[in-house]
Amino acid sequence: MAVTDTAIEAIKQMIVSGELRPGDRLPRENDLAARLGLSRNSLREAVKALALIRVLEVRQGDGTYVTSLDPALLMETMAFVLDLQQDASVLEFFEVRRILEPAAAARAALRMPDAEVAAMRALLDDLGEDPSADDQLACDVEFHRLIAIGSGNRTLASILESLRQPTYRARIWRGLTQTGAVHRSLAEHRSILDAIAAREPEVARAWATVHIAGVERWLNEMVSPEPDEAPAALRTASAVSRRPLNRSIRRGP
Amino acid sequence: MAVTDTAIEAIKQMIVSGELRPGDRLPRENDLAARLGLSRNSLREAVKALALIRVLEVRQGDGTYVTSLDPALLMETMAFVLDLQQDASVLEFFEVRRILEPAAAARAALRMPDAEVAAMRALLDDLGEDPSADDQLACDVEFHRLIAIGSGNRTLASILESLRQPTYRARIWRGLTQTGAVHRSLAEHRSILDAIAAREPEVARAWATVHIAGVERWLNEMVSPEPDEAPAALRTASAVSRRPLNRSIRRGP
DNA sequence: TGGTCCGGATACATCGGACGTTTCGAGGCG
DNA sequence: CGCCTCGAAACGTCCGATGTATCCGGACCA
Repeated sequence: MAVTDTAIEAIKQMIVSGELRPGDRLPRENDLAARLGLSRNSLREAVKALALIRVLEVRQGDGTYVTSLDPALLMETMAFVLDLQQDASVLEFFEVRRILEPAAAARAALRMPDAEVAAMRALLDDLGEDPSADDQLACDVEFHRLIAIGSGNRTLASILESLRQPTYRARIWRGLTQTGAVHRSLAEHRSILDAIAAREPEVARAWATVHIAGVERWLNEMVSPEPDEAPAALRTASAVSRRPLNRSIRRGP
Repeated sequence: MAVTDTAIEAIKQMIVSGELRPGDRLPRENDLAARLGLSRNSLREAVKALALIRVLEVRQGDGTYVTSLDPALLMETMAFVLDLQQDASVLEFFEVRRILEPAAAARAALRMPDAEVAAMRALLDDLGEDPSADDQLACDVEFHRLIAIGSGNRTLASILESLRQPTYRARIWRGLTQTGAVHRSLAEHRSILDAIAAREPEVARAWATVHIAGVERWLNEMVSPEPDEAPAALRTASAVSRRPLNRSIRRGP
């Protein structure tokens, strides 16, 4: 195995074995390189790779640290990876979403605190009567995100977050707004939230299923009938603004 | 943004924009570094990071290529990331599995080819009467993997594959074998397969739910009653043998 | 003609060192 | 006591050189 790969594995093992714990600082690049028996350049490649997948966090002028290793944090890597998917995969993602979103909604009905439910209600109310497409999109993203978090399972929330991103990409959303499907979508949001507020997991699950299936069906109709034109409508990759994968992770106050 | 991060983003954009397609070869390190306006060292850090998450594949003496970008391939990254999770997360993973495995089984009942069903039957039969613990484990892994693939959704299969790994790690499996739970587990496998063979998605879903819930409940009992001892039983991280993340990906014949 | 072997060209792998930039904290100063 | 300055520490970037694996074309032989 190549020297750099050895270093990646070695650092991983230092974490798995408990020698390095979340938040711990790694030895200086020079020292660690010497300890692992390789050059600083090669070690830096390993560190950079682990930083990309959020296992390490590098702070210039300070040092290199092990991140919290929180499932949500590490799952961000998935978002990066999913960004690169061909559009044909979007249907696959949607199918998985159709499995997970209803399950998340059902769990949220059981576990989401009342305060959170009220906050979500406010989120929907704040949108007003005739919101802009951008506002609708932002609200939709936030709505699904909060429900996923409300499930009480960070891993589930992170996976859903990752799968959702490609959906909002491209002209999918624009197509939805144009066909007026978004308006119905917002009504369904209220129904889902009502079910959660009423602590009715099965009702929440049903509405969530209806909600996702609606978009999925629209997507299928876009792809199937006009195989020459529709796929092009999904090709653009101007991702909705989101944090860059390499954003800095600052320490808390 | 740092130079290396710029390079990562630039390469990603080259792929997203279609300038680089799966299987394409990147320019030489020297040329690409010049084009992006950075040193070869810095570029190599970017390439190494993208290689770790399976977006690029580097072949010494040959060149650097864009991988197939197959969902299954990219999702392998998740396995690497999940390896680093604390044991407390295992319960979260299990909950997601409890959602996805039954869904996969139900879809397999609708989509898995008859030949595949027969192959799975052979897999179970080959195990014999009194198999060793290792054989049981291998069979269990393969069984769930084939069902996930049988769902016809590579993304779903990959996510399940990733979530399954931590489960087989540590002494979880040993604990199961000792309590005799494995024997019941094998019987449940047959029930799931029977339902798939009968093309009964709801029955398959039900058996899969029972199957996963059984292990999950056992796990909960391990963790809850004896908070001092049980967690230690989950701590070891001797992963079941699997391909290293950095394995070489050779071209086909 | 066809197959094998060999060597050069190519491209990645690794190294060592040098210098820039950022951060942090110890002291000095008001 | 609080603010400011400055230097040490640590990462960021670059350069040039050498090692190593791969590929390919030409020479050689049956």
